[in-house]
Amino acid sequence: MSTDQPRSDAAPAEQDPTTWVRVALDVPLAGLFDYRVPGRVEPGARVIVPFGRRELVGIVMETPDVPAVAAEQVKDVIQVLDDLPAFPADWLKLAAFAADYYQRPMGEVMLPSLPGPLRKPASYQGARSAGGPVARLDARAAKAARPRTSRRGGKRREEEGGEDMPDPAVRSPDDASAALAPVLPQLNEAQEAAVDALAGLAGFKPVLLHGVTGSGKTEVYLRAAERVLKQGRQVMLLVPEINLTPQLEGVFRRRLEAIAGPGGVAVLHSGLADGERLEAWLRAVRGQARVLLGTRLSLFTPLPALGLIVVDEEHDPSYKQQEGLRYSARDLAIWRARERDVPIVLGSATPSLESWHHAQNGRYLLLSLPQRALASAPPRIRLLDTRNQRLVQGLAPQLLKAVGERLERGEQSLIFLNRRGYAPVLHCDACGWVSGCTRCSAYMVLHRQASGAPGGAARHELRCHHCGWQHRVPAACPDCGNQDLQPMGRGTQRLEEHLAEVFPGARVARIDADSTRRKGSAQELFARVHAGEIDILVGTQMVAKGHDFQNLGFVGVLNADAMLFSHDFRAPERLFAQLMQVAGRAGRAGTPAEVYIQTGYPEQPLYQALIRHDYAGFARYALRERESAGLPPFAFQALLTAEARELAQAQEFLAQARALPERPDLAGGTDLSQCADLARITLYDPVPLRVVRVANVERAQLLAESDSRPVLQAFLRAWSAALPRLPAAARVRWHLEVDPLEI
DNA sequence: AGCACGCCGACT
DNA sequence: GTCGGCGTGCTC
Repeated sequence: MSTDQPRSDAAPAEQDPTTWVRVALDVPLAGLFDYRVPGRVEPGARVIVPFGRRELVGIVMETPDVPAVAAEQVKDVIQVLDDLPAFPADWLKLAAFAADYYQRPMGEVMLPSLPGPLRKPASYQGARSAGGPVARLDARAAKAARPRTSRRGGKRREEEGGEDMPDPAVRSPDDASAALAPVLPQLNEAQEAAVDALAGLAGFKPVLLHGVTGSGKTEVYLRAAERVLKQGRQVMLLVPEINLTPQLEGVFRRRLEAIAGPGGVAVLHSGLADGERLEAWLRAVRGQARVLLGTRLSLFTPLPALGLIVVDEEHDPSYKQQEGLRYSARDLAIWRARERDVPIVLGSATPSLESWHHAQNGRYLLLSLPQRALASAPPRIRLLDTRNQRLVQGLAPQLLKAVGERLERGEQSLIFLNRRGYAPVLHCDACGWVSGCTRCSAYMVLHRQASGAPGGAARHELRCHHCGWQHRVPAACPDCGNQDLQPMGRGTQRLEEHLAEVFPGARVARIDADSTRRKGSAQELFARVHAGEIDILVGTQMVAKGHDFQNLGFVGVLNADAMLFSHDFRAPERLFAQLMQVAGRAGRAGTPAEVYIQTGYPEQPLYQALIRHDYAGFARYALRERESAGLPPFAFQALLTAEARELAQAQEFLAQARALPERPDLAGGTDLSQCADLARITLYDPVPLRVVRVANVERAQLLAESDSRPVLQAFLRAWSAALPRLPAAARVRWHLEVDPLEI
């Protein structure tokens, strides 16, 4: 973290009893801010400081001898927060690395990673603050622990049931059984080998655990975690989306609380209320929780005794944060493991090509689980060539026939369609009008309203998936007055409707972002599927994650080709992963299931690899393509995106950013050639985004690339420092994303 | 990012 | 006559 040189005319420190502190604040301004404080304050301590007309919580990074600005500009710290010990040095180092790597100020990394109450001055101010949120929580916990001696029976029982302090571990119905030694599942040979290999690791080593769906990766994580817990150390276990994987959470709690004790597993995700999040975070930070299970935001939790990191489904794009600090929790987890000198396990059935590449060239240790742990056969995958057949409502006859057969046999079917709504667009046959969004350069999607009676005359509306705008379906074409407007294409709602018509006796359900909007409704729907109350399930990618369906005999995939020819070079990788995952939902315990994929391009290598269940083959082919095209992991990228009311303003900013290496005068004489090897940097032409306008904001972007990560990093440091000084910068909002996933 | 200041259009 | 639009300037 670079700061300005101290001013030589500042007062000599030895004559002044005050200490200067250099503080990181959550503001989008490069650098740190100096304050005055009586007495000593350690780096890592939190303080409340005045900033402009407001007050902010900040973190002390340094205690310089002399302030970086004139002493009279320096204000006094309002309060030193001592409810927690100062953050440890390794945590500050992690934040410093992330700030430098992703080109954001330190404060923007550290403060948003803390539970809300710890970064709000208001939670420490006022008569009712009672010494801050930590003190309040501790006081309540102490009170909850005491009543056994101080209160009478009846009253006490009620208190315990009413639980002031959320503690899911104590609440767990499995609490009693957790005390008993669980019967461990038998490992197969490959699992045994993987567990042994992990047990043999000492110190930092990234391990890629490649295991097909159902091969028992979870059991390998558990064994490795148990080992580390028995050494008295902590385990950090990252998962993509915890809300969708309650099964996984249950398994981890049961197994690991047997060793870590009740309350020894803390769970963190963005769905928690402030208090719950603070409580779980505190337990982990204090070492009371020995296992931290959570989503990407858990990565930044200080852990005093970290002994192992596991990143499950490491290929999942949700490890990448898409706003604010655009970090990859998986990549930072690897850095953190190296810094703490502990092993890290990356698990996936379809690893990211980056991780696979590292495993192939030996930087990561590759462990494979080639077979399903349970004796069931993998699903049989077939391609349905749609080129020379008549589709009815987008469905091939063989697919419908397969669903019908499963229905007769009492087995469930899943139809996967990654497009929600009723139809992607409404269209006028007479004049060619289509339902465009007035605020976005995108179509408005036809949706059946939630209130629409099932089976009856459902009401529809138009919704923009980009800006959220919605309005009624026009009674007639706005351009020509034609009253017969037609839905074009189909989404999950229309598919659900059609399947219910074709199979009148079948119980059809739909799982997508619309049908699961209400809290807990996803759980409910999944439970109904598990209970056998559903015959045909229609779903988007939501159904692909985590849930195993025991009685699922058939999976049909529609519209996969849309992703095959996407503009994004990572689309095939994501498609392969998604299709493997969807196929893996089927027939995990019983008879071999069948998977039909409708495609107009059955000869595509991606599909050919898929029917062979051949991830390695797909990866080999995909990596060859990446290498010949000079794409990641053979190149390193950063993406500069600009937004403005007019596209031209965004383009102008990007044009100036692109010209900066040859035109140091544009940003007041920043000579980038001094900072980086410009010959190894490629700046591409600025291009409008595929959906240019969203909510009346127009966007364009510029790709920066290098064959060397350090060269790119050096360039980005100088470039991002100069960008705010470009003449066009005042008229746009912009952000720089390092290692972008989507281009 | 906030938050304030500052200078021009449609409304109680 | 004011409320309020968003340009632009600053924050140790």
